[in-house]
Amino acid sequence: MAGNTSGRKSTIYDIAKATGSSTSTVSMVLNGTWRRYRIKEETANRVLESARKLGYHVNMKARGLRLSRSGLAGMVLPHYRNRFFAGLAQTFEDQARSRGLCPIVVGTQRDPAVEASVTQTLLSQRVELLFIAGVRNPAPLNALCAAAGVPSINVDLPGDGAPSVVSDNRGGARAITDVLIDKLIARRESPDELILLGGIPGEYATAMRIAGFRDAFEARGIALKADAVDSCGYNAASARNALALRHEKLGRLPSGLLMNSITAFEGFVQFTSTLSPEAWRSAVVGCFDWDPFAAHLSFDVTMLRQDVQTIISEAFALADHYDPADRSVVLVPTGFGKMFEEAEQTKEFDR
Amino acid sequence: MAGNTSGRKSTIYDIAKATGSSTSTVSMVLNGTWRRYRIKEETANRVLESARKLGYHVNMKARGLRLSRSGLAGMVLPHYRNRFFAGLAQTFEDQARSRGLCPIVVGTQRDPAVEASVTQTLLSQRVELLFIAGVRNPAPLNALCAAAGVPSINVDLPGDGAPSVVSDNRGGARAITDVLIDKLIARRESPDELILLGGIPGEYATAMRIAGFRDAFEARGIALKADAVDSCGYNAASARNALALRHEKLGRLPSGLLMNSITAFEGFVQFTSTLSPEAWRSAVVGCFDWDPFAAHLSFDVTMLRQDVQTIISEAFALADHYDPADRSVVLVPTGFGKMFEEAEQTKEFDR
DNA sequence: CTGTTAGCGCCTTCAC
DNA sequence: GTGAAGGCGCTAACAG
Repeated sequence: MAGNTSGRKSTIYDIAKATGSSTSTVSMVLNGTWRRYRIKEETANRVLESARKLGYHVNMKARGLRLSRSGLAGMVLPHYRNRFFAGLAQTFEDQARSRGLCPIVVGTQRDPAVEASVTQTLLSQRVELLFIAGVRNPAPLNALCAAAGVPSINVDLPGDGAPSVVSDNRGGARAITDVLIDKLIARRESPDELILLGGIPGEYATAMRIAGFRDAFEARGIALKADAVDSCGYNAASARNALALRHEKLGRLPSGLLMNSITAFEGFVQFTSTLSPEAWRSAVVGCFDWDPFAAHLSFDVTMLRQDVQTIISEAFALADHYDPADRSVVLVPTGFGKMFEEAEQTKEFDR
Repeated sequence: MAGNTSGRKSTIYDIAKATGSSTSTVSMVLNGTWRRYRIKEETANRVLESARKLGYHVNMKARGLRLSRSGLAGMVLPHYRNRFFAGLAQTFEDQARSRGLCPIVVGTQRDPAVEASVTQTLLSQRVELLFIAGVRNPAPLNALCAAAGVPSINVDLPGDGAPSVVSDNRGGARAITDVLIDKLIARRESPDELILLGGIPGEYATAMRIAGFRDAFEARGIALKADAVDSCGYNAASARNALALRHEKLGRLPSGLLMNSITAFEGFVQFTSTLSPEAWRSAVVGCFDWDPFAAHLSFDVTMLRQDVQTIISEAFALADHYDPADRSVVLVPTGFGKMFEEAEQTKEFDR
């Protein structure tokens, strides 16, 4: 097997000794800048060959120390449990790699203490930029980065300590509400029975989505019922309970439902699975976010999908022209169903 | 706001100058080892205060260079799109952090070229250990790590270049097949109509699962039909097509199905959603892997769940007592349904 | 109790 | 064309 047997990693000194050249020659060759220094091709080849044989890898710690560039790009996000965050992570990795950076993404479980300590760690590793995704109050993290002179960008949830790029929740809500209202009308059902379920009062995404929901009704001059919006929380259990209450009061499922998150939608599925198929197949359902299983349920379900590609591109663009004083918020449009599916391609071996 | 205004990160020299002490004093204080060196508490406080004011963070690059310890733990995995890999990533991060390491996990999309280059990058960053998950042929990656003197552990898919920890696919298949056969018998249906759908002939996990599937039948003395096992591939489309063929030939759905992956199960859901509920509600279904939506579908579905906690713990244990010559394979038992759910807890704000 | 110093591995400038 | 030398920020002896 190739490689040194000593267990110690090989350095440019080892290569220099092995090839009888000097460390600077080795360095130049390994960096591809040797042509500029008119180093003999033969020498270069000898060095390259030796490096391969010794199983040499640049020590980014040393290079980074010297060049004060770590080659690391960081991203913190709550978790990988839904397609949106999984897609963000994936896209971030791809784009970071294509820029020659090593992506390093960390899940924080939405724990502010973890968020802070992870940020510190990433800063210690000297990441060259940091994307902060899905953090409710990113300001302290932005401050940390600012103090270290590292560009930080807020993603998905805006903050006032750095520029942000977020999905156009309001526009998306407006669009999906329009679709659902049209469907209800086509079925000769009353649009004002449509309810928006899930989310947290006062929370940014919820507020935006409620606004978009209202926009759609206002544009048609339809009055919203008092209980049309129920911000019962994001998680499955709360949505399930809220739905059970509605079901009991109404004696049946509402004819139209817009679920405020994939987890709320989970609660919806959990509840309806206790009902008979006839009882729920007729409901018109919409959901913020997308999931492959949910998309194929036997409902008439419309799913809003976020454009992770554009979100990440915009974030990198912001980082490129980083201005510490910039507080702009970039809005990225959403789409329906299978849009933005490129990233979902599966290989033959994927399971 | 705290922090230097120069944009340059502050160093221990800055602190030393600011506090009128020497770099070693600062270093000791910052490392918490100052008590041992009997440094005056007052001095220590002065240093700490100054560090805070200057927005100082250790430069792990420099410390790593000096100590030849990077504080980085690496993991490569195919993607985050299913709960198993997402759970592996999450658990890895948690355990790495609790060991004082900075987790750095990278998705490779199952592309061998990406796998290799990512490994090189991680090695360059001087990760202290590398977990290689879901890689079909980890041998080259193991070789790379070995050459660099970095412990590597294969996870999920074993390899002969390093120790491995994998789920007990055969035992799990045996157990879930038993459950399904019992259910069929309880419904007075013939167990030999149970089929195993999905996977790739010759691939490790598929082979193990087929063996377990056979074990269950053999133990009961039931003969397996010739077409009981259909390794039609892992992805949703192939499973959907294979199922459509069966459906056409049989004139109905098979009474029992064991899907070889969550993606194959996706194909199953896609196909059955085109059928009437009566046509599929009676089927007895099983699946390797778990998903929150799939778990609440209106099927009688039994899902096998992998124990990511134990898998990662075992992998760390292997890394702790790393022996380059070790080629052992640790088998981790699987469980059903909601087992191992601790990691799935969602917070109020989770969406 | 605290300061001085010698590298960790690499890159770059400047002589030769 | 190539070698020597300095220094990136930090730590651990070793002197005081």
